[in-house]
Amino acid sequence: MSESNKKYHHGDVPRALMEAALTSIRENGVERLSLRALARDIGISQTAPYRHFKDKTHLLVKLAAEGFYTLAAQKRDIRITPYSEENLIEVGIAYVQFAKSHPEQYKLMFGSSIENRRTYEELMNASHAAFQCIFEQVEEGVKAGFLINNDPEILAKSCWTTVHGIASLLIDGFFQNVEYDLDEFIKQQVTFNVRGISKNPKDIHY
Amino acid sequence: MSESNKKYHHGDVPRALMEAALTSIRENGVERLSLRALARDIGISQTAPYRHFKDKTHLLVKLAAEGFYTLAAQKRDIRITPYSEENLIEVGIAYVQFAKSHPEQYKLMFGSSIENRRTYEELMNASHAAFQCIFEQVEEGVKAGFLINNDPEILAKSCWTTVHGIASLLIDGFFQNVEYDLDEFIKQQVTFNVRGISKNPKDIHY
DNA sequence: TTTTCAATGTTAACACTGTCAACACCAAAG
DNA sequence: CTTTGGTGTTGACAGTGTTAACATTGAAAA
Repeated sequence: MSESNKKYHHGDVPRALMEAALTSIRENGVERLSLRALARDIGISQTAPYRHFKDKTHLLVKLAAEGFYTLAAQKRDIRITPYSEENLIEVGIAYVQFAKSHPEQYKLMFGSSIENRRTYEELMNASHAAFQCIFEQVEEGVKAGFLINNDPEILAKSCWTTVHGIASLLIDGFFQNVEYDLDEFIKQQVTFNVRGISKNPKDIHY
Repeated sequence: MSESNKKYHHGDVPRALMEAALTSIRENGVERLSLRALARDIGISQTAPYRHFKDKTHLLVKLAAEGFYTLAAQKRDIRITPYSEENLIEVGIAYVQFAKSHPEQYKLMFGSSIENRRTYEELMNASHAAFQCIFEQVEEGVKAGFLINNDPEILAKSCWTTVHGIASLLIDGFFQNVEYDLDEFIKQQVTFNVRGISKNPKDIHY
């Protein structure tokens, strides 16, 4: 099987579509993504994608799921156990950094481009995986007595809402005209959150 | 001026469009909103809307701005000053409740249906107004020595990211399969946040 | 009162989109 | 060799946002 572009059967259409889609949303945003344009880009007919994806949404679902997995992987690079406040903060920052550097994919993962996201098992599993590593870390923190003695699920969701809130407001441009350093700002925000669920919150003086 | 429907000049096309749009997004979501369909609904030609709105986005901007103002108004119903922890929590809860009861409009206000939202002055003013009443309250809290002695802007943004995080994860269905009471959950989350920025955080035992 | 003219409305058209049905081709299994 | 299922294609349909050209109206200007 040579590298000929002209052969009838394209090499790997699904992969090519996914990659073209990724660059497309990176450059033009999720809203502008067009299946037909994608097909044109990779040199297949406008309806060929339907041999590999039931419809546009199913392609988006795949992309979003991939996003969740790379997000999870990125967070896993940080030491999770044993618990330390610094590590929890690091994970939170890593989360926001991911969103910052993949804004359009992040929008895809959370925004409403995908209707009825809950009906896509694959997607739910992926997002669960991304949530899982926050959860594990928080669970550690509770066991070790650093965090409030509460349901770890609820505490983990507190972390998640915080970083997600930061991420999406950041992406939507609500922190654009800030005069302070953005990374420092992010760190502070995450720190507030950790403080809020810590058993013995340290004093903060800036 | 009688109530005749058949007269050439429709009564108040902008208003009619806005209202039709609101019910449409409530029922079918922002993504499905169609200008042409709206026009049909209120009985004007498919291009008539362009006499009143430059394009679809400008209609969305108006709707979003309105949303920010009603959100602000709703929050203002709660006593803001003098500062008390309970009131700050109440405002946070009110915020999330607004999102909960106007999910599609909330998506419109924050999601990426509106491209380059920062270029619409009207929208920025409106969102600023909604942010303002959190800010004022937090400022009070700092002055009165209840909250961390930090830039009120940053503390207020901590509150905002929290409630926004809760709201959008809630809307996107990420808290759907929770076994605990949702309102209680929301209150806890907001409470964590307030605790995180309080000078002397109370112990929490559930 | 008559005229004028900007605001408001209309139709027709363009260039897109997602998606389906019908047909064409090719590689490998029987 | 034949069949068959996966893959690709063309053509079409219904829908979209938007513009250009034209029509109607009502109220201010003459």
